[in-house]
Order: sequence, then structure tokens, then C-alpha cells
Amino acid sequence: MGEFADRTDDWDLQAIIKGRRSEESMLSMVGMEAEPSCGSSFGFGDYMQDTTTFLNELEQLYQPFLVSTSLCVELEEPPTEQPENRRRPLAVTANSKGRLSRKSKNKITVVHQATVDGSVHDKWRWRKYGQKPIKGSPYPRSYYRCSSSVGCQAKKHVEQSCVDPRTHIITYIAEHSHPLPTSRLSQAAAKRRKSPSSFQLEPTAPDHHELIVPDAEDEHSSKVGNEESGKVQEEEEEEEELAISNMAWDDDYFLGLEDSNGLAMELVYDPCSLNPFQTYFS
DNA sequence: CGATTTTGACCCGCGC
DNA sequence: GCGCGGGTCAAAATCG
Repeated sequence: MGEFADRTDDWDLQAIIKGRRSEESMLSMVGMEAEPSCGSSFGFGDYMQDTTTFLNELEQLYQPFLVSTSLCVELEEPPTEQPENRRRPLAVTANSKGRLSRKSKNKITVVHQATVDGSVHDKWRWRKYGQKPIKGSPYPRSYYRCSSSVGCQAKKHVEQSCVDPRTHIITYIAEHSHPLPTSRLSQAAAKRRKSPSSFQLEPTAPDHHELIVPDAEDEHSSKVGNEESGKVQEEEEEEEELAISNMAWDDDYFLGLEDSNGLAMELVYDPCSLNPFQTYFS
């Protein structure tokens, strides 16, 4: 199967937790109005308090999984041998026109939500090949394809959420037909790119632990100046990337989450683009 | 100079 | 059949 599970690089679930919804979007997601016209025993304040508590609990609960979690997966052609009692990944539905695609079959779509501040990254090299304004959304959608390998079918679409402009909806389509580029290559590619000025997403990621785990980042910083440790770290990073790139994309991953925590996933849609942008566990 | 981004044109599926 | 809108192409521009 694919290799997307590793590509999430922590930031997606963290984005769920840390890029918490604005009150309006939270309300819209549960079909509530900002100011209920009639008195309710369970008001907005109660809801927000419950939600905050819930997210805090969720953050703690899923801390161990922040390394590799995906929000949503669509198997356009579901696995043929899937036990009936297995929960399949929730599908990404099409837009309002039911037109998620002209996509060919046997492709995987993975949707992420990511924060703007440097978290819109992954370790693949992407080349932008188009940008289109999307009806109903004030923000354009950017189209990227993998430039790491000729013939690689992997693509991704990046779109800023109109509900929460701090976040981006990233849709991965198809899987890479090659291993993950090494850190040095990625960094070289990243150096070649211009720095983002306006709304420009940087497709190449720094090492994921620098993005996500503050402790790991501190540890990494403390090694600066220690050449030997640096080399060891670099080798470890490359080994880790290789291991990650070899991980199989398997809904057993989600099954594992369910098994260990008894939680299921739920999909929420961006009201502007109708793209799924948030997954909750309930 | 090669890789990448930008951007207008074109293609194609879908709804009416 | 036509128009709309998302997705892709490709030439020009830009960047390091």
C-alpha cells in the first residue's frame, strides 16, 4: 500500500489539537448557532468548555501517536479483502458538484489539516503545476505533483481553509512510486526554493521532530557544535526516514488507534469548499 | 543554467 | 448541447 501514513509527520493531528477551531467554526461543525435564539440547557459556553476539555484530553491521549497520524483516507477502490468487522477509513466525499475527480482508480486520497506557521510541510519534493480559485472559497487551491521521481503519480492539493485561515487543507492523491528523498536532498531542494513571501506554501519539510516535538528540538539544538553527535544524529535521521518511507499504509493503523483507545473517526467538512478538513474522535 | 513558480488557456465531467 | 467549474498543460518568468 501507500506511504502516506508517514508523510503526515506529526503535524496533522497536532494541528487538530493545537489549531483549535474558532468558536464559529466549532459551532458550524455541530450545527449550532452562535447565539441560540431560545434557552437551552446546554448552551454554547457549556459546549466550548466541554470541547476544550475534550481537546485537552485528546491531546494527552494522542501524544504518543503524533509521529504518524492521518486525518482521513479515501480508498477509491477499497481493498478487496477487508474483514467485515473492520472499520474502513472514512471516505472523502466530493465537493458540492460531486466532482472530486477525474481521478483515476486505484488512487489514495489523504486529507490533512495543517497550521500555516511552517507546518505545511512534508518530506517529499513537490512542484507546483497549477493554481485555481475555488468557488465559494476566498482562497485559491494550489496543485502540486511530486518532483522527486519522474513518473511518480503522487500529487497534492493545498487550500487555505476559509473557516480558519490559519489552517490549510492538504489533499494527497495517489502514492509515491519511489522512496522518500533523503534529508540532504530535501534540504538541497528546499534551499533552491525562494522564501515564501505572500501566501506561498513551502512544500519541503524540515525534519519532523524539529516541527513537532519541542523536547526533541531542544535536544537537537543542544547538539549543535558537537560534530560527532551531529553526524550520528544525521545518520539516525536518515535511517529513520528510510524506515518511515518503508512503512506500509494500512488501515490497521487506525484500527490500532481504535483498539487501544476505543475511538472512532468522524469527518467534518469545510463549509466553503465542502472539503473535509477536520477529524474528531468520538 | 536548471529547477521551480506563475498564469492563462485548454480539457473534461457533470448538471441543467 | 451548453455552461460551469475543477484539474492540467505549457510557455514565460523567476530564483538561487
